[in-house]
Amino acid sequence: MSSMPAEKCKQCSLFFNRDFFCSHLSPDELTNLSGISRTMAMHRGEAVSAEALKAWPIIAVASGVLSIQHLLEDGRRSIAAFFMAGDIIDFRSFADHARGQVIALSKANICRLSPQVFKQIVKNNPDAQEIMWENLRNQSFRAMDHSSDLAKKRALEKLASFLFECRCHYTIAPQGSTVSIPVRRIDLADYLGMQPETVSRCFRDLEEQGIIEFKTLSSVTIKDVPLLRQIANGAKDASAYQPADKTMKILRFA
Amino acid sequence: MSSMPAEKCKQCSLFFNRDFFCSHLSPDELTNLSGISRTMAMHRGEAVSAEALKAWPIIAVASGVLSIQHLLEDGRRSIAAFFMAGDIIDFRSFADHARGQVIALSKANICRLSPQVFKQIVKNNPDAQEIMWENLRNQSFRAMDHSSDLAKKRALEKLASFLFECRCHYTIAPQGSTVSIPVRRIDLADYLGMQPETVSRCFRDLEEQGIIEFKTLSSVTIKDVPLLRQIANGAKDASAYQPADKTMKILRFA
DNA sequence: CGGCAAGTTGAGCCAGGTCAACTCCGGTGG
DNA sequence: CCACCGGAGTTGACCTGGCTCAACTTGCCG
Repeated sequence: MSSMPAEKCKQCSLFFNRDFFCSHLSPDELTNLSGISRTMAMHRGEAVSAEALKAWPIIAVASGVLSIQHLLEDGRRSIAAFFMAGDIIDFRSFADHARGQVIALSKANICRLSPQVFKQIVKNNPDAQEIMWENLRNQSFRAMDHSSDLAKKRALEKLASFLFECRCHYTIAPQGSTVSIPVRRIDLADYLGMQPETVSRCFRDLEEQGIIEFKTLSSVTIKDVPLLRQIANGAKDASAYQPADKTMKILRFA
Repeated sequence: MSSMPAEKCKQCSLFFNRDFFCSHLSPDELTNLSGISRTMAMHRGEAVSAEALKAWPIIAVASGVLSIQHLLEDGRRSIAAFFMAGDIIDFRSFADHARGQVIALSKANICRLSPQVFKQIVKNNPDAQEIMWENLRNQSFRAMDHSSDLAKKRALEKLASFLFECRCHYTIAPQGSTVSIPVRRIDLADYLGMQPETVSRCFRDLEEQGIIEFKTLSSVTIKDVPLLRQIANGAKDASAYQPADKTMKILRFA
Protein backbone atom coordinates (compact mmCIF):
# COMPACT_ATOMS: atom_id res chain seq x y z
CA MET A 1 0.00 0.00 0.00
CA SER A 2 2.77 2.42 0.86
CA SER A 3 4.37 1.77 -2.50
CA MET A 4 1.32 2.97 -4.44
CA PRO A 5 0.75 6.67 -4.97
CA ALA A 6 -1.69 8.04 -2.47
CA GLU A 7 -5.26 8.25 -3.66
CA LYS A 8 -5.28 12.01 -3.87
CA CYS A 9 -2.11 12.08 -5.97
CA LYS A 10 -3.23 9.69 -8.71
CA GLN A 11 -5.19 12.28 -10.64
CA CYS A 12 -2.87 15.20 -9.92
CA SER A 13 -0.94 16.84 -12.74
CA LEU A 14 2.01 17.28 -10.40
CA PHE A 15 2.28 13.54 -10.35
CA PHE A 16 1.38 12.45 -13.88
CA ASN A 17 3.09 15.24 -15.81
CA ARG A 18 6.73 14.25 -16.27
CA ASP A 19 7.84 17.88 -16.15
CA PHE A 20 6.45 18.42 -12.69
CA PHE A 21 7.87 17.84 -9.29
CA CYS A 22 6.00 14.87 -7.86
CA SER A 23 6.55 12.68 -10.89
CA HIS A 24 10.24 12.51 -9.98
CA LEU A 25 9.77 11.23 -6.47
CA SER A 26 10.37 7.66 -5.40
CA PRO A 27 7.22 5.87 -4.19
CA ASP A 28 8.36 6.26 -0.62
CA GLU A 29 9.08 9.92 -1.01
CA LEU A 30 5.69 10.45 -2.59
CA THR A 31 3.97 8.61 0.20
CA ASN A 32 5.79 10.63 2.81
CA LEU A 33 5.12 13.94 1.17
CA SER A 34 1.55 13.11 0.34
CA GLY A 35 0.84 11.90 3.85
CA ILE A 36 1.28 15.25 5.52
CA SER A 37 0.47 17.62 2.70
CA ARG A 38 -2.86 19.37 2.31
CA THR A 39 -4.64 19.61 -0.99
CA MET A 40 -7.08 22.44 -1.40
CA ALA A 41 -9.65 23.25 -4.07
CA MET A 42 -10.01 26.97 -4.57
CA HIS A 43 -12.61 29.14 -6.27
CA ARG A 44 -11.90 32.31 -8.11
CA GLY A 45 -11.19 35.15 -5.73
CA GLU A 46 -10.39 32.89 -2.81
CA ALA A 47 -7.19 33.65 -0.88
CA VAL A 48 -4.76 31.51 1.04
CA SER A 49 -4.87 33.08 4.49
CA ALA A 50 -1.74 34.60 5.96
CA GLU A 51 -1.75 32.08 8.82
CA ALA A 52 -2.12 29.16 6.44
CA LEU A 53 0.79 30.56 4.48
CA LYS A 54 2.91 30.77 7.58
CA ALA A 55 2.18 27.19 8.61
CA TRP A 56 2.41 25.85 5.03
CA PRO A 57 4.74 28.15 3.15
CA ILE A 58 5.22 25.90 0.15
CA ILE A 59 2.44 25.77 -2.40
CA ALA A 60 2.39 23.59 -5.49
CA VAL A 61 -0.11 24.51 -8.17
CA ALA A 62 -1.83 21.46 -9.66
CA SER A 63 -4.31 23.28 -11.88
CA GLY A 64 -5.79 26.71 -12.45
CA VAL A 65 -4.17 30.08 -11.99
CA LEU A 66 -2.81 31.50 -8.76
CA SER A 67 -1.54 35.03 -8.24
CA ILE A 68 0.33 37.18 -5.80
CA GLN A 69 -1.51 40.43 -5.33
CA HIS A 70 -0.62 43.69 -3.64
CA LEU A 71 -3.08 46.28 -2.48
CA LEU A 72 -2.17 49.95 -2.19
CA GLU A 73 -3.71 51.97 0.60
CA ASP A 74 -6.17 53.72 -1.66
CA GLY A 75 -7.43 50.47 -3.13
CA ARG A 76 -5.36 50.16 -6.30
CA ARG A 77 -4.60 46.52 -6.87
CA SER A 78 -1.66 45.02 -8.69
CA ILE A 79 -0.86 41.47 -9.57
CA ALA A 80 2.81 40.72 -9.14
CA ALA A 81 2.85 37.30 -10.76
CA PHE A 82 0.82 34.47 -12.20
CA PHE A 83 1.42 30.84 -11.29
CA MET A 84 0.19 27.86 -13.27
CA ALA A 85 0.21 24.08 -13.05
CA GLY A 86 3.66 22.88 -12.09
CA ASP A 87 4.80 26.05 -10.37
CA ILE A 88 5.92 25.66 -6.81
CA ILE A 89 5.80 28.84 -4.76
CA ASP A 90 8.18 28.79 -1.85
CA PHE A 91 7.44 31.36 0.83
CA ARG A 92 9.86 30.04 3.43
CA SER A 93 11.39 33.00 5.22
CA PHE A 94 9.03 35.34 3.43
CA ALA A 95 5.68 34.36 4.88
CA ASP A 96 5.86 36.89 7.70
CA HIS A 97 7.31 39.67 5.58
CA ALA A 98 4.00 41.02 4.33
CA ARG A 99 4.31 40.34 0.64
CA GLY A 100 0.78 40.52 -0.58
CA GLN A 101 -1.84 37.85 -0.79
CA VAL A 102 -2.01 34.59 -2.67
CA ILE A 103 -5.28 34.55 -4.56
CA ALA A 104 -6.81 32.20 -7.10
CA LEU A 105 -7.80 33.79 -10.41
CA SER A 106 -9.79 30.77 -11.54
CA LYS A 107 -10.89 27.50 -10.07
CA ALA A 108 -7.63 26.00 -8.89
CA ASN A 109 -6.24 23.00 -7.12
CA ILE A 110 -3.20 23.41 -4.98
CA CYS A 111 -1.19 21.22 -2.69
CA ARG A 112 0.43 22.71 0.38
CA LEU A 113 3.60 20.81 1.07
CA SER A 114 5.25 20.10 4.35
CA PRO A 115 8.42 22.19 4.50
CA GLN A 116 10.29 19.53 6.46
CA VAL A 117 9.57 16.68 4.09
CA PHE A 118 10.01 18.89 1.05
CA LYS A 119 13.41 20.05 2.27
CA GLN A 120 14.45 16.48 2.92
CA ILE A 121 13.42 15.33 -0.54
CA VAL A 122 15.09 18.20 -2.32
CA LYS A 123 18.28 17.53 -0.44
CA ASN A 124 18.42 13.83 -1.31
CA ASN A 125 16.79 13.53 -4.71
CA PRO A 126 18.87 15.16 -7.45
CA ASP A 127 16.12 14.84 -10.06
CA ALA A 128 13.58 16.57 -7.89
CA GLN A 129 16.17 19.16 -6.96
CA GLU A 130 16.85 19.88 -10.60
CA ILE A 131 13.14 20.32 -11.37
CA MET A 132 12.86 22.69 -8.47
CA TRP A 133 15.87 24.79 -9.55
CA GLU A 134 14.54 24.96 -13.03
CA ASN A 135 11.12 26.04 -11.87
CA LEU A 136 12.42 28.70 -9.52
CA ARG A 137 14.81 30.11 -12.13
CA ASN A 138 11.94 30.14 -14.55
CA GLN A 139 9.74 32.07 -12.14
CA SER A 140 12.53 34.48 -11.51
CA PHE A 141 13.18 35.22 -15.18
CA ARG A 142 9.48 35.44 -15.90
CA ALA A 143 9.20 38.11 -13.22
CA MET A 144 12.18 40.02 -14.59
CA ASP A 145 10.94 39.91 -18.15
CA HIS A 146 7.62 41.11 -16.91
CA SER A 147 9.22 43.99 -15.02
CA SER A 148 10.99 45.00 -18.13
CA ASP A 149 7.74 44.91 -20.12
CA LEU A 150 5.97 47.03 -17.57
CA ALA A 151 8.78 49.55 -17.40
CA LYS A 152 9.01 50.73 -20.96
CA LYS A 153 6.28 49.29 -23.15
CA ARG A 154 3.14 51.06 -24.23
CA ALA A 155 -0.26 49.53 -23.66
CA LEU A 156 -0.52 47.89 -27.07
CA GLU A 157 2.98 46.46 -26.77
CA LYS A 158 2.30 45.05 -23.34
CA LEU A 159 -0.77 43.23 -24.59
CA ALA A 160 1.15 41.84 -27.54
CA SER A 161 3.90 40.61 -25.21
CA PHE A 162 1.32 39.08 -22.94
CA LEU A 163 -0.16 37.04 -25.76
CA PHE A 164 3.27 35.54 -26.41
CA GLU A 165 3.75 34.99 -22.71
CA CYS A 166 0.49 33.04 -22.72
CA ARG A 167 1.66 31.00 -25.65
CA CYS A 168 4.96 30.07 -24.01
CA HIS A 169 4.19 29.71 -20.36
CA TYR A 170 0.52 29.57 -19.70
CA THR A 171 -0.73 27.09 -22.24
CA ILE A 172 -0.14 23.46 -21.42
CA ALA A 173 -0.23 22.30 -25.03
CA PRO A 174 0.79 25.22 -27.23
CA GLN A 175 -0.93 24.32 -30.45
CA GLY A 176 -0.76 26.55 -33.49
CA SER A 177 -1.27 30.22 -32.84
CA THR A 178 -4.43 30.02 -30.83
CA VAL A 179 -3.78 30.97 -27.24
CA SER A 180 -6.10 30.93 -24.30
CA ILE A 181 -6.17 33.80 -21.88
CA PRO A 182 -6.68 32.15 -18.52
CA VAL A 183 -7.83 35.21 -16.58
CA ARG A 184 -10.44 37.92 -16.64
CA ARG A 185 -9.81 41.29 -18.28
CA ILE A 186 -9.64 42.96 -14.88
CA ASP A 187 -6.90 40.63 -13.69
CA LEU A 188 -5.06 41.07 -16.93
CA ALA A 189 -5.26 44.84 -16.48
CA ASP A 190 -3.91 44.67 -12.94
CA TYR A 191 -1.12 42.38 -14.08
CA LEU A 192 -0.10 44.61 -16.96
CA GLY A 193 -0.46 47.85 -15.08
CA MET A 194 -3.30 49.25 -17.09
CA GLN A 195 -7.05 49.83 -16.85
CA PRO A 196 -9.60 47.25 -18.05
CA GLU A 197 -10.94 49.87 -20.45
CA THR A 198 -7.53 50.21 -22.04
CA VAL A 199 -7.15 46.46 -22.34
CA SER A 200 -10.44 46.34 -24.15
CA ARG A 201 -9.58 49.19 -26.51
CA CYS A 202 -6.17 47.76 -27.39
CA PHE A 203 -7.56 44.31 -28.08
CA ARG A 204 -10.13 45.92 -30.33
CA ASP A 205 -7.42 47.81 -32.21
CA LEU A 206 -5.43 44.62 -32.75
CA GLU A 207 -8.52 42.83 -33.94
CA GLU A 208 -9.54 45.67 -36.28
CA GLN A 209 -6.10 45.54 -37.85
CA GLY A 210 -6.60 41.83 -38.45
CA ILE A 211 -3.64 40.86 -36.29
CA ILE A 212 -5.65 38.78 -33.87
CA GLU A 213 -9.13 37.32 -33.73
CA PHE A 214 -11.20 36.41 -30.71
CA LYS A 215 -13.11 33.16 -30.79
CA THR A 216 -14.39 33.71 -27.29
CA LEU A 217 -13.40 36.19 -24.63
CA SER A 218 -10.69 33.85 -23.48
CA SER A 219 -9.49 32.37 -26.74
CA VAL A 220 -7.57 34.35 -29.36
CA THR A 221 -6.01 33.36 -32.63
CA ILE A 222 -2.93 35.25 -33.68
CA LYS A 223 -3.40 35.81 -37.41
CA ASP A 224 -0.16 37.65 -38.03
CA VAL A 225 2.51 36.31 -35.71
CA PRO A 226 5.47 38.29 -37.11
CA LEU A 227 3.62 41.58 -36.92
CA LEU A 228 2.44 40.91 -33.39
CA ARG A 229 6.03 40.04 -32.54
CA GLN A 230 7.16 43.37 -34.00
CA ILE A 231 4.65 45.20 -31.88
CA ALA A 232 5.66 43.31 -28.77
CA ASN A 233 9.28 44.22 -29.44
CA GLY A 234 8.43 47.87 -29.69
CA ALA A 235 9.10 48.45 -33.36
CA LYS A 236 9.00 52.19 -34.01
CA ASP A 237 5.66 52.27 -35.76
CA ALA A 238 3.47 49.23 -35.95
CA SER A 239 1.06 51.02 -38.26
CA ALA A 240 3.77 51.18 -40.89
CA TYR A 241 2.99 47.52 -41.43
CA GLN A 242 -0.68 48.06 -42.24
CA PRO A 243 -0.38 50.01 -45.47
CA ALA A 244 -4.13 50.44 -45.78
CA ASP A 245 -6.18 52.74 -43.61
CA LYS A 246 -4.64 55.89 -42.16
CA THR A 247 -1.70 56.10 -44.52
CA MET A 248 -3.96 55.77 -47.54
CA LYS A 249 -6.34 58.39 -46.27
CA ILE A 250 -3.52 60.83 -45.84
CA LEU A 251 -2.17 60.10 -49.30
CA ARG A 252 -5.59 60.48 -50.79
CA PHE A 253 -5.85 64.03 -49.53
CA ALA A 254 -2.26 64.98 -50.16
CA MET B 1 48.66 24.98 -0.31
CA SER B 2 45.43 23.52 -1.58
CA SER B 3 43.88 24.00 1.86
CA MET B 4 44.37 27.76 1.76
CA PRO B 5 41.90 29.91 -0.11
CA ALA B 6 43.15 30.81 -3.53
CA GLU B 7 44.91 34.14 -3.78
CA LYS B 8 42.15 35.76 -5.76
CA CYS B 9 39.50 34.71 -3.25
CA LYS B 10 41.11 36.10 -0.12
CA GLN B 11 39.91 39.64 -0.65
CA CYS B 12 36.58 38.72 -2.19
CA SER B 13 33.35 39.55 -0.39
CA LEU B 14 31.85 36.29 -1.60
CA PHE B 15 34.41 34.57 0.59
CA PHE B 16 34.73 36.77 3.66
CA ASN B 17 31.07 37.75 4.07
CA ARG B 18 29.37 34.98 6.03
CA ASP B 19 26.08 35.56 4.20
CA PHE B 20 27.59 34.83 0.84
CA PHE B 21 28.12 31.64 -1.06
CA CYS B 22 31.86 31.00 -1.02
CA SER B 23 32.20 31.44 2.72
CA HIS B 24 30.26 28.21 3.18
CA LEU B 25 32.52 26.06 1.06
CA SER B 26 35.02 23.60 2.43
CA PRO B 27 38.66 24.44 1.63
CA ASP B 28 38.70 21.75 -1.04
CA GLU B 29 35.48 22.94 -2.61
CA LEU B 30 36.75 26.49 -2.68
CA THR B 31 40.00 25.42 -4.28
CA ASN B 32 38.15 23.44 -6.92
CA LEU B 33 35.71 26.16 -7.73
CA SER B 34 38.31 28.88 -7.65
CA GLY B 35 40.64 26.93 -9.88
CA ILE B 36 38.42 27.00 -12.93
CA SER B 37 36.43 30.14 -12.34
CA ARG B 38 37.17 33.46 -13.99
CA THR B 39 37.14 36.71 -12.11
CA MET B 40 36.50 39.83 -14.10
CA ALA B 41 36.74 43.51 -13.24
CA MET B 42 34.14 45.55 -15.08
CA HIS B 43 33.71 49.25 -15.72
CA ARG B 44 30.44 51.04 -15.91
CA GLY B 45 28.65 50.32 -19.16
CA GLU B 46 30.61 47.18 -19.90
CA ALA B 47 28.64 44.08 -20.89
CA VAL B 48 29.21 40.39 -20.46
CA SER B 49 29.15 39.14 -24.02
CA ALA B 50 26.53 36.65 -25.13
CA GLU B 51 29.19 34.05 -25.91
CA ALA B 52 30.84 34.47 -22.52
CA LEU B 53 27.43 34.04 -20.96
CA LYS B 54 26.85 30.85 -22.84
CA ALA B 55 30.18 29.37 -21.83
CA TRP B 56 29.96 30.69 -18.26
CA PRO B 57 26.30 30.98 -17.44
CA ILE B 58 26.73 31.44 -13.69
CA ILE B 59 27.82 34.83 -12.45
CA ALA B 60 28.53 35.75 -8.87
CA VAL B 61 28.64 39.43 -8.03
CA ALA B 62 31.48 40.29 -5.66
CA SER B 63 31.07 44.07 -5.69
CA GLY B 64 29.36 46.83 -7.62
CA VAL B 65 26.04 46.75 -9.42
CA LEU B 66 25.11 44.51 -12.31
CA SER B 67 21.93 44.70 -14.35
CA ILE B 68 19.92 42.80 -16.90
CA GLN B 69 18.87 45.17 -19.66
CA HIS B 70 16.44 44.85 -22.53
CA LEU B 71 16.44 47.00 -25.62
CA LEU B 72 13.29 47.63 -27.64
CA GLU B 73 13.61 47.97 -31.37
CA ASP B 74 13.22 51.73 -31.35
CA GLY B 75 15.93 52.16 -28.75
CA ARG B 76 13.95 52.34 -25.54
CA ARG B 77 15.94 50.68 -22.81
CA SER B 78 14.65 49.01 -19.70
CA ILE B 79 16.47 47.52 -16.77
CA ALA B 80 14.83 44.33 -15.62
CA ALA B 81 16.80 43.85 -12.42
CA PHE B 82 19.69 45.00 -10.30
CA PHE B 83 22.20 42.62 -8.77
CA MET B 84 24.54 43.44 -5.91
CA ALA B 85 27.32 41.80 -3.92
CA GLY B 86 26.30 38.26 -2.98
CA ASP B 87 23.81 37.75 -5.79
CA ILE B 88 24.43 34.77 -7.99
CA ILE B 89 22.82 34.96 -11.40
CA ASP B 90 22.20 31.58 -12.93
CA PHE B 91 21.59 31.61 -16.67
CA ARG B 92 21.77 27.87 -17.23
CA SER B 93 19.17 26.91 -19.80
CA PHE B 94 18.46 30.58 -20.46
CA ALA B 95 21.68 31.77 -22.00
CA ASP B 96 20.52 31.02 -25.54
CA HIS B 97 17.00 32.31 -25.03
CA ALA B 98 17.80 35.94 -25.80
CA ARG B 99 17.02 37.54 -22.49
CA GLY B 100 18.77 40.84 -22.67
CA GLN B 101 22.26 41.82 -21.78
CA VAL B 102 24.18 41.71 -18.54
CA ILE B 103 25.70 45.14 -18.02
CA ALA B 104 27.61 46.73 -15.17
CA LEU B 105 26.10 49.94 -13.81
CA SER B 106 29.20 50.83 -11.81
CA LYS B 107 32.68 49.48 -11.39
CA ALA B 108 32.06 45.88 -10.50
CA ASN B 109 33.88 42.67 -9.75
CA ILE B 110 32.31 39.44 -10.77
CA CYS B 111 33.30 35.80 -10.71
CA ARG B 112 32.13 33.50 -13.46
CA LEU B 113 31.70 30.05 -11.98
CA SER B 114 32.13 26.72 -13.64
CA PRO B 115 28.66 25.18 -14.03
CA GLN B 116 29.99 21.67 -13.47
CA VAL B 117 31.80 22.40 -10.24
CA PHE B 118 29.05 24.68 -9.03
CA LYS B 119 26.44 22.01 -9.63
CA GLN B 120 28.52 19.46 -7.78
CA ILE B 121 29.00 21.71 -4.79
CA VAL B 122 25.36 22.67 -4.54
CA LYS B 123 24.36 19.04 -4.68
CA ASN B 124 26.70 17.95 -1.88
CA ASN B 125 26.96 20.91 0.44
CA PRO B 126 23.68 21.61 2.22
CA ASP B 127 24.87 24.93 3.63
CA ALA B 128 25.86 26.23 0.24
CA GLN B 129 22.63 24.88 -1.21
CA GLU B 130 20.62 26.70 1.40
CA ILE B 131 22.41 30.00 0.67
CA MET B 132 21.73 29.53 -2.99
CA TRP B 133 18.03 28.78 -2.49
CA GLU B 134 17.70 31.78 -0.27
CA ASN B 135 19.41 34.02 -2.80
CA LEU B 136 17.35 32.81 -5.73
CA ARG B 137 14.08 33.10 -3.81
CA ASN B 138 15.16 36.55 -2.80
CA GLN B 139 15.84 37.56 -6.39
CA SER B 140 12.53 36.16 -7.44
CA PHE B 141 10.51 38.03 -4.83
CA ARG B 142 12.46 41.21 -5.48
CA ALA B 143 11.50 40.97 -9.14
CA MET B 144 7.85 40.33 -8.30
CA ASP B 145 7.67 43.20 -5.85
CA HIS B 146 9.24 45.39 -8.45
CA SER B 147 6.71 44.32 -11.06
CA SER B 148 3.97 45.19 -8.71
CA ASP B 149 5.47 48.63 -8.07
CA LEU B 150 5.81 49.30 -11.77
CA ALA B 151 2.29 48.18 -12.50
CA LYS B 152 0.23 50.50 -10.38
CA LYS B 153 2.33 53.13 -8.68
CA ARG B 154 2.71 56.72 -9.76
CA ALA B 155 6.12 58.25 -10.32
CA LEU B 156 6.46 59.71 -6.85
CA GLU B 157 5.38 56.47 -5.23
CA LYS B 158 7.83 54.45 -7.28
CA LEU B 159 10.70 56.64 -6.18
CA ALA B 160 9.63 56.38 -2.55
CA SER B 161 9.49 52.60 -2.85
CA PHE B 162 12.88 52.56 -4.47
CA LEU B 163 14.44 54.41 -1.57
CA PHE B 164 13.18 51.72 0.77
CA GLU B 165 14.36 49.05 -1.62
CA CYS B 166 17.80 50.64 -1.45
CA ARG B 167 17.68 50.65 2.32
CA CYS B 168 16.75 46.97 2.55
CA HIS B 169 18.57 45.32 -0.28
CA TYR B 170 21.19 47.54 -1.76
CA THR B 171 23.00 48.89 1.22
CA ILE B 172 25.47 46.55 2.83
CA ALA B 173 25.26 48.15 6.27
CA PRO B 174 21.88 49.86 6.58
CA GLN B 175 22.68 52.58 9.09
CA GLY B 176 20.05 55.05 10.19
CA SER B 177 17.94 56.52 7.46
CA THR B 178 20.66 57.57 5.08
CA VAL B 179 20.63 55.45 1.96
CA SER B 180 22.99 55.45 -0.93
CA ILE B 181 21.70 55.28 -4.47
CA PRO B 182 24.19 53.10 -6.28
CA VAL B 183 23.29 54.02 -9.85
CA ARG B 184 22.96 57.03 -12.10
CA ARG B 185 19.67 58.85 -12.57
CA ILE B 186 19.35 57.46 -16.08
CA ASP B 187 19.65 53.88 -14.89
CA LEU B 188 17.22 54.55 -12.10
CA ALA B 189 14.76 55.93 -14.63
CA ASP B 190 15.08 52.89 -16.87
CA TYR B 191 14.65 50.61 -13.89
CA LEU B 192 11.54 52.39 -12.63
CA GLY B 193 9.98 52.88 -16.03
CA MET B 194 10.18 56.62 -16.12
CA GLN B 195 12.19 59.44 -17.72
CA PRO B 196 15.28 60.95 -16.07
CA GLU B 197 13.49 64.30 -16.12
CA THR B 198 10.65 62.86 -14.09
CA VAL B 199 13.05 61.27 -11.61
CA SER B 200 14.65 64.64 -11.12
CA ARG B 201 11.35 66.45 -10.67
CA CYS B 202 10.00 63.94 -8.18
CA PHE B 203 13.16 63.96 -6.08
CA ARG B 204 12.94 67.73 -6.02
CA ASP B 205 9.33 67.57 -4.84
CA LEU B 206 10.21 65.18 -2.04
CA GLU B 207 13.09 67.39 -0.99
CA GLU B 208 10.99 70.58 -1.11
CA GLN B 209 8.46 68.92 1.17
CA GLY B 210 11.26 68.15 3.61
CA ILE B 211 10.73 64.41 3.36
CA ILE B 212 14.23 63.64 2.10
CA GLU B 213 17.50 65.51 1.83
CA PHE B 214 20.33 64.94 -0.59
CA LYS B 215 23.85 65.09 0.78
CA THR B 216 25.30 64.26 -2.62
CA LEU B 217 23.67 63.01 -5.78
CA SER B 218 24.02 59.47 -4.55
CA SER B 219 23.36 59.87 -0.85
CA VAL B 220 19.95 60.72 0.59
CA THR B 221 18.73 61.07 4.13
CA ILE B 222 15.11 60.20 4.77
CA LYS B 223 13.92 62.86 7.20
CA ASP B 224 10.36 61.59 7.56
CA VAL B 225 10.34 57.83 7.30
CA PRO B 226 6.64 57.27 8.12
CA LEU B 227 5.48 59.79 5.56
CA LEU B 228 7.75 58.39 2.88
CA ARG B 229 6.39 54.97 3.76
CA GLN B 230 2.85 56.29 3.31
CA ILE B 231 3.72 57.64 -0.08
CA ALA B 232 5.39 54.39 -1.11
CA ASN B 233 2.27 52.52 -0.05
CA GLY B 234 0.09 54.72 -2.19
CA ALA B 235 -1.82 56.54 0.50
CA LYS B 236 -4.66 58.47 -1.15
CA ASP B 237 -3.10 61.89 -0.92
CA ALA B 238 0.40 62.42 0.30
CA SER B 239 -0.08 66.17 0.21
CA ALA B 240 -2.71 65.86 2.92
CA TYR B 241 0.26 65.44 5.23
CA GLN B 242 1.87 68.75 4.29
CA PRO B 243 -0.77 71.20 5.46
CA ALA B 244 1.24 74.23 4.35
CA ASP B 245 1.79 75.29 0.77
CA LYS B 246 -0.82 74.72 -1.94
CA THR B 247 -3.70 74.16 0.44
CA MET B 248 -2.95 77.44 2.16
CA LYS B 249 -2.71 79.32 -1.08
CA ILE B 250 -6.09 78.07 -2.18
CA LEU B 251 -7.65 78.96 1.15
CA ARG B 252 -6.14 82.41 0.99
CA PHE B 253 -7.95 83.15 -2.23
CA ALA B 254 -11.18 81.41 -1.33
C1' DC C 1 -35.60 34.27 -18.52
C1' DG C 2 -34.06 37.53 -15.09
C1' DG C 3 -30.28 39.46 -12.61
C1' DC C 4 -25.71 40.65 -11.92
C1' DA C 5 -20.94 40.70 -12.92
C1' DA C 6 -17.86 41.44 -16.67
C1' DG C 7 -16.72 43.77 -20.57
C1' DT C 8 -17.11 47.76 -23.90
C1' DT C 9 -17.67 52.47 -25.63
C1' DG C 10 -17.41 57.56 -25.44
C1' DA C 11 -15.88 62.17 -23.78
C1' DG C 12 -12.85 64.85 -21.20
C1' DC C 13 -8.68 65.56 -18.65
C1' DC C 14 -4.09 65.23 -16.45
C1' DA C 15 0.39 62.84 -15.09
C1' DG C 16 4.13 62.19 -17.12
C1' DG C 17 6.50 61.99 -21.63
C1' DT C 18 9.09 64.91 -25.10
C1' DC C 19 12.16 68.35 -26.70
C1' DA C 20 15.27 71.94 -26.11
C1' DA C 21 18.01 74.85 -23.37
C1' DC C 22 20.63 75.41 -19.40
C1' DT C 23 23.64 74.25 -15.17
C1' DC C 24 26.77 71.58 -12.68
C1' DC C 25 30.76 68.84 -11.99
C1' DG C 26 34.93 66.11 -12.50
C1' DG C 27 38.72 65.40 -15.44
C1' DT C 28 42.34 67.14 -18.72
C1' DG C 29 45.59 69.98 -20.82
C1' DG C 30 47.81 74.40 -21.51
C1' DC D 1 45.83 77.64 -11.60
C1' DC D 2 42.45 78.35 -14.83
C1' DA D 3 40.01 77.39 -19.29
C1' DC D 4 37.83 74.04 -21.46
C1' DC D 5 35.18 70.02 -22.37
C1' DG D 6 31.73 66.37 -22.22
C1' DG D 7 28.63 63.74 -19.75
C1' DA D 8 25.12 63.92 -16.19
C1' DG D 9 21.51 66.18 -14.13
C1' DT D 10 17.92 69.86 -14.03
C1' DT D 11 14.40 73.10 -15.56
C1' DG D 12 10.63 74.91 -18.47
C1' DA D 13 6.95 74.67 -22.00
C1' DC D 14 4.23 71.93 -24.46
C1' DC D 15 1.71 67.70 -25.84
C1' DT D 16 -0.46 63.13 -25.68
C1' DG D 17 -1.42 58.25 -24.16
C1' DG D 18 -3.94 56.29 -21.19
C1' DC D 19 -6.78 57.15 -16.88
C1' DT D 20 -11.38 58.52 -15.14
C1' DC D 21 -16.18 58.49 -14.91
C1' DA D 22 -20.47 57.31 -16.55
C1' DA D 23 -23.50 54.94 -19.54
C1' DC D 24 -24.30 51.05 -22.12
C1' DT D 25 -24.01 45.99 -23.82
C1' DT D 26 -22.88 41.28 -23.31
C1' DG D 27 -22.48 36.93 -21.29
C1' DC D 28 -22.92 33.72 -17.57
C1' DC D 29 -25.38 31.13 -14.01
C1' DG D 30 -29.14 29.89 -11.39
